[in-house]
Amino acid sequence: MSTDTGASAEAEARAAGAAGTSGAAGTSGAAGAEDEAGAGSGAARLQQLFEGHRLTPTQRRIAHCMVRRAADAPFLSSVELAELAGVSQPSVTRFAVALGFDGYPALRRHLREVAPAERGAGEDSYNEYQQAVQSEIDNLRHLASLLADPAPVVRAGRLLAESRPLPVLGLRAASAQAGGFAYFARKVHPDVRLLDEGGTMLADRVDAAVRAGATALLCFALPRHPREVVEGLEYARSVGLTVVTVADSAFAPVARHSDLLLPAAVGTGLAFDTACAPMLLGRVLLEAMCDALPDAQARLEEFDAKAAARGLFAE
Amino acid sequence: MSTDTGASAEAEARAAGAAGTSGAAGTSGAAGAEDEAGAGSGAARLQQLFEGHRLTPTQRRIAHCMVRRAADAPFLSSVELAELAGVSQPSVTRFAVALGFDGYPALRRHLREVAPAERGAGEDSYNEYQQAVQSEIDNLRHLASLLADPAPVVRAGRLLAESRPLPVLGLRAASAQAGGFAYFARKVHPDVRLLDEGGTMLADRVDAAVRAGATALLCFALPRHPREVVEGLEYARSVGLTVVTVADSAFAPVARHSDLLLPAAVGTGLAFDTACAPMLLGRVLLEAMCDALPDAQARLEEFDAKAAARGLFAE
DNA sequence: ACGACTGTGCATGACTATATGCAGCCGCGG
DNA sequence: CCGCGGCTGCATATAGTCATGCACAGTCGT
Repeated sequence: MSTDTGASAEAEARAAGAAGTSGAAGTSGAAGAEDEAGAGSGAARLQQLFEGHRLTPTQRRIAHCMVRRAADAPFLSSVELAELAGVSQPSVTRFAVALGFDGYPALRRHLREVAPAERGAGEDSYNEYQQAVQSEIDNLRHLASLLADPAPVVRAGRLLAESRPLPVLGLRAASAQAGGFAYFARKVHPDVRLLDEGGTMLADRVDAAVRAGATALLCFALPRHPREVVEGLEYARSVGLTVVTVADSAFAPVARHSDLLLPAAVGTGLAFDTACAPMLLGRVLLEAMCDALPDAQARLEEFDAKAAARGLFAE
Repeated sequence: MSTDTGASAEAEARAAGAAGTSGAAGTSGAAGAEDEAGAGSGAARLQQLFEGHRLTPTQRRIAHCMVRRAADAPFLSSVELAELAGVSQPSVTRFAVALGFDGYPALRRHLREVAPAERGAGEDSYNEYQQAVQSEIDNLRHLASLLADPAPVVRAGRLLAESRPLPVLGLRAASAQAGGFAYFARKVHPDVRLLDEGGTMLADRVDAAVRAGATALLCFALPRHPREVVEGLEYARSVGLTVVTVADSAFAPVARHSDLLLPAAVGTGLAFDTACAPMLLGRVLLEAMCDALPDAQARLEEFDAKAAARGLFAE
């Protein structure tokens, strides 16, 4: 270890030196590649922090390691950082002190406070409406990250495409979502049945769909979750339907009665909930369903032709 | 429980087993696509972790908090996570245990081992669905910038609030938007009339609304713009209604027949249009309308009280 | 209305992470 | 050759974090 220490410290010194000289160019370049969760700009900040301090080889090694793992650095313990940098834990503490902090926790706190400042720069300058939009953007971001794995959506699309007829359930606030889905779904699926009314008729309609051959049911479940929806799903499953649910959260009351639950958060910044993410997820589901329906494209083209012939649309 | 290295493998095995068998409620189905680089970003993995476990309200709060701050979560201490989630520190420990881990450090360790795939995986390799979401995020950003000046929205809100009754027009693809708006609007406005069917009845209904005292009409106009909508608006203005329109563009065919046009772009990344921004703008409009209705708050509270009395909503 | 139960926060002991004293290693100058 | 000063890791005292027993509040089913 000790023999290795000297040699590799030397190597690190050279590496750090190179990074230092190219610091200017590297900084501006990173500022451009903003999206990497504060990593780029955070690294730039780090470089600035280190500049002007005469650091020992071990400390340069720590600094270099922090730059490399800029995203994690604000959350690492001194022991972890030491291991990643291949130095002892006390060296990390001394490094923090050398930079002018009261200790390692102070350095870490500083990093945490500086990095996020760039992420949500001045959210308080937005007005009420803009904040609501902003929070919906966050919801969509979250949805995008969930869609990194499209398998659940693809599976849901197949389930829905195979069901003839396809019942689509949405009550109260969610009925608009269900309606929107059903409107488009009808253009590619031969038999979509919109279930947007509760009461005793709901079970009747579920029964009718099953008798007609339905195998799956799509449910839009948004807060505040009507009891009827929970009961409706319970019934639907009891008669053999596979339930695919788009809900505002994986913990919604409908979760227990769903075979496949796709979560999409609602926005609560305004007097009434905004359901951008659920709607978008509905369309994504629709897309997946189209992919599972061989004649979807043909049906769409047929509709376009007829619409044009009838002069249905302006423009 | 103190030893976190040896026991964690066991804990993970149990957690994975639980998630797999639960099958009931799962975004999972990723069993096969598991190897895919960065499969299921951190947030998605988190969701999978939580599913299949019956969580208490406090634990759900913790779970939500972790999902929201998925990037930081793997590095937060139990105290910090507790503060962010607004719960006590022991609750965090119990949460970890409830998920099948041997303690909070085991949970955090698990998160760290799973998460890094996401960071490295290039963010530019969005799949088809994610790209659609991304373009809707852009649309919302644009909407946010438009809302920097809330004057048009406020004016529209006043116009709509003053109209008794308030006709809301939306045909075909837009009928879901109109329906969603009408559903919520009815909770604060005494007489909302949904005009979601075209044909000759449309003019009849506009006439009826005017006779009943309507002074304004709200129209949702999305592509592809049905001729009927254009004609309907033309007629509405001819009988004296002030037309407020939410449209996908300032140059939509309905623009000529609108007194106040609020633009909100639609997403075209999928087979069918996504109307996040128009929907959100509708809710913003609703908010503005509430602000212009003095007794809106009272009506909402009254509804809440009645809903609670009737046990209308679950949870 | 009452008891049983679940869920929650507070208080505290066990434990991990951080800071500091100490000794060995290296390079340099006498 | 020796002594010296700076740098580093080891050992340990201290501070902060985690886990658990306990009491209280809310909910449900008698």
